[in-house]
Amino acid sequence: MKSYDFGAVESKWQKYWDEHDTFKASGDHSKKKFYALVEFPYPSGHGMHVGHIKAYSGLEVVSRKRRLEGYNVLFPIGFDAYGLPTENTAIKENIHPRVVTDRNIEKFTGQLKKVGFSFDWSRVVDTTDEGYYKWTQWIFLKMFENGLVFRDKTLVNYCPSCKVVLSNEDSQGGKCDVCHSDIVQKTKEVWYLRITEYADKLLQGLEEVDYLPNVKLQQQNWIGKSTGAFVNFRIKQQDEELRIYTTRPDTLYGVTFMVMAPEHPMIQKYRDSIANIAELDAYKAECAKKSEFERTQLVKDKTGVRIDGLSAINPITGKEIPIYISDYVMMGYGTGAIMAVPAHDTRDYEFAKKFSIDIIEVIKGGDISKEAYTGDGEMVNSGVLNGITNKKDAIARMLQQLEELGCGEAGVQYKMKDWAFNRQRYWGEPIPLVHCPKCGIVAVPYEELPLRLPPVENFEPGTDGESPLAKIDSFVSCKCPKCGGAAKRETDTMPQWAGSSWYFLRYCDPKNDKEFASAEALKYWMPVDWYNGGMEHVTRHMIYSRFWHKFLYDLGLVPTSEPYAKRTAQGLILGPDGEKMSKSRGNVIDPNDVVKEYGADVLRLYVLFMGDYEKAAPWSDSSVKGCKRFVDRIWALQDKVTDSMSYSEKLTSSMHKTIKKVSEDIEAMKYNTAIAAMMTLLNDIYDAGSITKKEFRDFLILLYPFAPHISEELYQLIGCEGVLDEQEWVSFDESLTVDKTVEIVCQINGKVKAKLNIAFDEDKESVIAKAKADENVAKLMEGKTVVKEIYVPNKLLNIVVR
RNA sequence: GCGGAUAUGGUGGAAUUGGCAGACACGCCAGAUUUAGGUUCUGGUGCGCAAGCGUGCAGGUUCAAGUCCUGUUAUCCGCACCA
Repeated sequence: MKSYDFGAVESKWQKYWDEHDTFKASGDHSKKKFYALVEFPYPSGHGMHVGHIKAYSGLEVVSRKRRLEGYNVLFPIGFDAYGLPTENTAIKENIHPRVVTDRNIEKFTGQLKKVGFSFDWSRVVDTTDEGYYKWTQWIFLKMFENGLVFRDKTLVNYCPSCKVVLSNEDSQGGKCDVCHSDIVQKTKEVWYLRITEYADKLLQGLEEVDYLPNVKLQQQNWIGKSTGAFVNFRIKQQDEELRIYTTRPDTLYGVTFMVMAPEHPMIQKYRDSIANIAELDAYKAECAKKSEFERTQLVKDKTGVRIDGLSAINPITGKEIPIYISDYVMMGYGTGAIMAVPAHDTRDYEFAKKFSIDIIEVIKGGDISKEAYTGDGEMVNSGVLNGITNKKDAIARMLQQLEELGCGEAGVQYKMKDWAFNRQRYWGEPIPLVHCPKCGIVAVPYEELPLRLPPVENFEPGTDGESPLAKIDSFVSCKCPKCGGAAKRETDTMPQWAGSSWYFLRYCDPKNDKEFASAEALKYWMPVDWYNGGMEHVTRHMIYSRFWHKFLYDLGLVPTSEPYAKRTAQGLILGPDGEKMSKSRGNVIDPNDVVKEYGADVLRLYVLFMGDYEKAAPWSDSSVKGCKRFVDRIWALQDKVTDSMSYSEKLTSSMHKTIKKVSEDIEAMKYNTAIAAMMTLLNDIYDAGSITKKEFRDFLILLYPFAPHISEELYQLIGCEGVLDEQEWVSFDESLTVDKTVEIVCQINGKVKAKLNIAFDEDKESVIAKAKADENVAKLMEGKTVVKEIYVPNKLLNIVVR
């Protein structure tokens, strides 16, 4: 036996799979299907990361198993290739982003193939391909047609370094997601997708899908539904009402002031009757200068200005109350104004303390001289609510009161905001809209799609955050599709999230040039049976894509209301130092090095063996060697094979146990214990000294999803027929997974005192007799009374004595 | 601040209807093979000389607790002035 030449064996089988289209999903739609989806990578210039390997290896194992179980498996891959890093490389190296993208895709493809993933390479999608983004634009136009696209002038998150407008999601913590510079607020005309219209559907849809609990929870928090009430407060000096949203209408008797966001339109409307308007304007200007980051850092220190000239009347008590402006109230949530109840809200409490405003207790239970009391309790100082002892009843009673008085009603609010859907960048899908001086915003006709990106010399954005496309006159100037007059094209492009919002649909029918995918293909393949990816995409990408999918569903263009039936997430691979891998720390592991040194099978085994698939785990070079040893020991088994085509007596129960364990663990994503079980079996085989051909064959089938190259090679070497991918997954016999005799534990008062060998399922009396015959046990029972005898079949006997 | 998760040998981690804590692997120790190193093979390896003690910490329930209950600490993740 020669030592294992993994390099030669792995390229041999990779070539075989390529030439035989082994993993091509079948067009035969009568077979049962399985659609496994992994998040397609952004093809960066750095090549693949070990994190990609772990992310794909999970469903890779499941996909290979499913094929052996007789499923028609769709396990596709593609490239989410629009985006800033590519454009930045293009600017830096002065090459076209198309060239950079093609170069990176080629690199990724080579690397993915070297790991031997069983992707269907005939269905690769590239979001920057004309044949693909034509349909991204098409879906966008459908949204436009259905009123889900709108333009609005608002404060946006602007990154001065990247010179782009960012969504809230891309600027979390006041930092740019791409370059980590501080974000500033800027007024701009931007395009929005009305995702909030789908907030409730997105929330309710979660009830019908099988996502990890924390995935669901994060999406729920993101959507952020809250129930409460809208209440209208009359303005004393004007014929006007100030509308507010509150989740605590039960505390209405405790309102001692109101707060508006500095940008609230009412201030502009009545500026002439506000005595201190200059002061308010100054405060507003100061707030606009603060970055999101500063705003959140200064939480404790409340600022604000009282409006001199406007005051409100509490509709329930009739009392006059002052109105302030403060930046702790946001224009973007609720109505941009609140009723403040300092006794029972910590923020209002801080504000009231600072501005010496009255604090009126309406719920008993706390000490409002020290802090706000936000708990439950008996209502006091609250008119009709007095005596009610819990929040729920108090709210119900107050809602009734508000309706009777006609000054408010129950209402619902969402934290989720509409999706800012444009970037001032070159490398993205052009937004297919035209600005016509006569007709306004006009859609590019469907038959003119794709609206191609024009060739450009300079990809740098303009200094004021204008798209590079704005400088291309031949692109900008056009005729209005409606009136034929001179018009200008929209020059912004779509954000990177656009292409990934529907790619799973394109995989079903990737070459179709008549539709984004045929109804027939969609009906067969959708929904995705199992989607795996990173936790970082759970709120943005997943909510966006669910939104697009639900929209298409409402148009009758996709067969299911939810795109993903099941969603799981892998844990990060940390550097050997236990820190997150990053170039600056110098703790990055390159998967190519591992493939070169140990082979693809070892890499695949290790990323799955290193720990719980869903948890983060640090990389360990020496543990990789453990997997290498495992592979080499399997290779050495070829010298221990006997001709028998049945199981040997020695290994029968080991075989059945392992088949059961591996089969079940794969389904539960417990890849680490599945591999451990195969290692245990291998140790048993070494103990037994030999392995039958039948046993070896079945072992190789179990190993195949994890380490397909060596499995195929050995399968051939021991003279089995065909190739592994055409075999059936192995089954087990439950009754053969148990041993004939088992060792059980004998406890006295809960402490282990002896071990007994008994027959499987031996009866209680017989076991107790055996236990009492044990020297040690007999000694300990001498002169004691037996209180209780507890027997857990085949596990344990506990004798309680006194 | 709110929400969620996690805590087990020298290390990564096993163990879910409560039933032998430490599977499997790494590392380490000893031996064999080898000119040596590496590889490979065999045996050992939670702590403690011991009685015993051991799953972040303090209690509790139980014949029996890593697992259930109460409290507490630390770390990580998500959201964050959301009214």
